[in-house]
Amino acid sequence: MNLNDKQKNKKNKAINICFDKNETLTPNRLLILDIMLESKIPISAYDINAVVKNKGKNLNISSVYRVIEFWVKLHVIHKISFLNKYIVCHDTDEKHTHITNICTSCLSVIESCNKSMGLDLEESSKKLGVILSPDVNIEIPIICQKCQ
Amino acid sequence: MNLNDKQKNKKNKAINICFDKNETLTPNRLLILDIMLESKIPISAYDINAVVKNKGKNLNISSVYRVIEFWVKLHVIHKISFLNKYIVCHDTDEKHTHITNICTSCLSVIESCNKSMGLDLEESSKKLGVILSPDVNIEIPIICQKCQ
DNA sequence: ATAATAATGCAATACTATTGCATTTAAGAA
DNA sequence: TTCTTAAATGCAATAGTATTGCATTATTAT
Repeated sequence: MNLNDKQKNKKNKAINICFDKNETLTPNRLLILDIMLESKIPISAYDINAVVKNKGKNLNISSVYRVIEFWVKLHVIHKISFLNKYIVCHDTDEKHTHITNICTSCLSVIESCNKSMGLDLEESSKKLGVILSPDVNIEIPIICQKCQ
Repeated sequence: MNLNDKQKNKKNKAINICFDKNETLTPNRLLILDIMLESKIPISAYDINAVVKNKGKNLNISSVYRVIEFWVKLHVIHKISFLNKYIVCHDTDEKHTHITNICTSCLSVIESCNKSMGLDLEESSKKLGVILSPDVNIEIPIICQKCQ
């Protein structure tokens, strides 16, 4: 399976981030990034491992988790906690809070950022006297247009 | 440990909801509700089970999960997915989307609702062409005042 | 009292994730 | 290049979270 332009773009950005931060781009890290880019919906660590196996390679599950951890630290992928699955971040350039809308029916993902959506979490947090955790990713379970 | 007025109020509301919906209020369901009311921070199913044991009773973990499921269906408790823990809903009267702010440092919880916080998730979802999933509870990891 | 329904017990199992230590690989210095 | 060191990965055990199917018990309605 080949990556389309958008996916290639994400991949290049991820690679750049890696170099910028002087992190090592290992074959496993690239392999798992590719697998995640190929998946249109959030994917679990064990699912990733199954795909790796399909591709003729074997990884220990701990290695999969460590690679995930690596990309999460670089903000290239997010965990979707309510699904225990992971996705490639739609735009690693964006510095602000990420809001991930996940269709609970088909699991398709629409990422949005607070500014463009009329949501200002920083502002509303301030009203509460709290601040957002660093690098938060807010998950909003939705029903997408197709599934309504 | 006794419940304070606020906790008693929540308990009474939960009991009323139960009667209103013709659901059975069993000893286990009351016991676990009490335990959750006593906990100031989100608590896991296995933690609940440990407290049950401390109180001299034994429950199978599947029963704990079924009781949790029961209260979740009645909107009395929420799951905090990113912690794999559960909390009693701060106000079961509120019909709108719940927003739960959880301090990632001390796990204290501040619930807010979109209207009062200047957040309008329904509105911003509409802009995206999607609708919110029924009974959503949005989790916002924050740093509370004390922990800043 | 009896039948039907709901709740719980039980124990196996599945799924998700982490850990400590050994081994291999990669990167930088001599 | 070779040596040294640090980082990545392998391995396998283990911890934590959650569900399932079926048996038993408790409730509810007739």
